[in-house]
Amino acid sequence: MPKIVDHDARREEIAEALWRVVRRDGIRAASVRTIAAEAGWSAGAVRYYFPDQAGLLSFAMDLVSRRVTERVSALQPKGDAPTAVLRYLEEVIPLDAERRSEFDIWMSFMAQAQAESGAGGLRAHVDKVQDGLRELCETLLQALAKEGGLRAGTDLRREIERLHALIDGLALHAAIQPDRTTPARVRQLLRHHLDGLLA
Amino acid sequence: MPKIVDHDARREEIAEALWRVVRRDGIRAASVRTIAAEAGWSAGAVRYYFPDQAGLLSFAMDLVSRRVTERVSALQPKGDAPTAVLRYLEEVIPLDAERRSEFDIWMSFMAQAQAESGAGGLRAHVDKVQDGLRELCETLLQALAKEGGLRAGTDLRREIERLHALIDGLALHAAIQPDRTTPARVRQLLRHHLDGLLA
DNA sequence: AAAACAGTAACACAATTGTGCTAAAAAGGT
DNA sequence: ACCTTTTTAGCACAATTGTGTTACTGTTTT
Repeated sequence: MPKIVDHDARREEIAEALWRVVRRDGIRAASVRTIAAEAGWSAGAVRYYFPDQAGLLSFAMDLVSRRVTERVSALQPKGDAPTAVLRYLEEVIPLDAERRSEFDIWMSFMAQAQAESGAGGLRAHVDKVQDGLRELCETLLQALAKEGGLRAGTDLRREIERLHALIDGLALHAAIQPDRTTPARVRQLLRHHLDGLLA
Repeated sequence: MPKIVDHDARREEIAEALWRVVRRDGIRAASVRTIAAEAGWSAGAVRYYFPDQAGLLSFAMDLVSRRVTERVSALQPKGDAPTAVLRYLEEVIPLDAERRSEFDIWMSFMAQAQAESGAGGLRAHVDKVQDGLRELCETLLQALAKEGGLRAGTDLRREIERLHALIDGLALHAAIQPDRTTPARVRQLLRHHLDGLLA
């Protein structure tokens, strides 16, 4: 038998080249050839792993969400409840250059996924991430409810949605105006928001 | 003298054709020729009003922000302070199909603007809208502070940023998950958020 | 050593891209 | 009716696009 390559690893490598192209020149520049050049291979090689471009796009988008999920799953709860919750929330907000880059790419994919015709597969990835983020907020607030105790009369579902919207908004601001929306500022805002929920 | 055309009006018409293309097939499909076909003219005619594609993109992006600004400016304060504030906030959140479409297009533009190289002009439009939204939040909260009176010890700057992040997050959710994030739900969440700020 | 097969590169091809250029068409002032 | 200038359509051209196909290279097992 011939030379064996880890297909999944190679696919991820190509997807990361796609990320860099999207980050540098936008999704309009993400052609098979530019991606191949960025990855350091021929276009033919790229097409061996991704028969068509749509599959490549979809894989690269899914890989973003998998990477984020991995990072969140790897976190270990530490400190008191509000502090631990804060650490989780910070993880899904782009507070450094690498995660800002990741967010920009994700935004490109989201925008593309919103196109009515075609792009059917991409929409599912958006929903998946959206549900995952919502579940994260739910888990965190439930933990807060058990440990510290939320204010009496708190509508949990409502607070989940409010927190979810807040972190998505903060993520956007951190990505497009990093100078204004500094990591320290994001932490302050999140802490303040959580304090308002506690008893 | 020959036939005279309102250039600005024609440019807006073309830009709106671009919007429809972006909305239907994504920004990757926004070529001079597809836009011309969508607008019902030849590619040559389009290029008469927009010498190059970058200018068209920039104009179309700017037009989005101008339309939103116009809508917000046209609003008249009505009802008690919190209700009036709510009406303003609702206006910048995509609660109907038309505004969802508008938001999708804006997201495509934002994503493109985030590309490092080139796209210099687009970034300025993002900042302008971002500043405009922040100012709106500031104005509304200040009005609330004078009329109804916010809670004692409220950090106004912090609440401005929190509200700003919240509405941007809600706007995203309303755009990508309109079934979950209904207009009624958005109003509830905003009302609840404002209630938490009042004395 | 040889065969068998995964991996890679390269070429082909029609379609589409942005932009430069030119000629025709249209319409208001004389 | 006739200019004069704006507006529109069309062609050209090199570059790039996605994808199909084919030949080559390398490596592992027999």
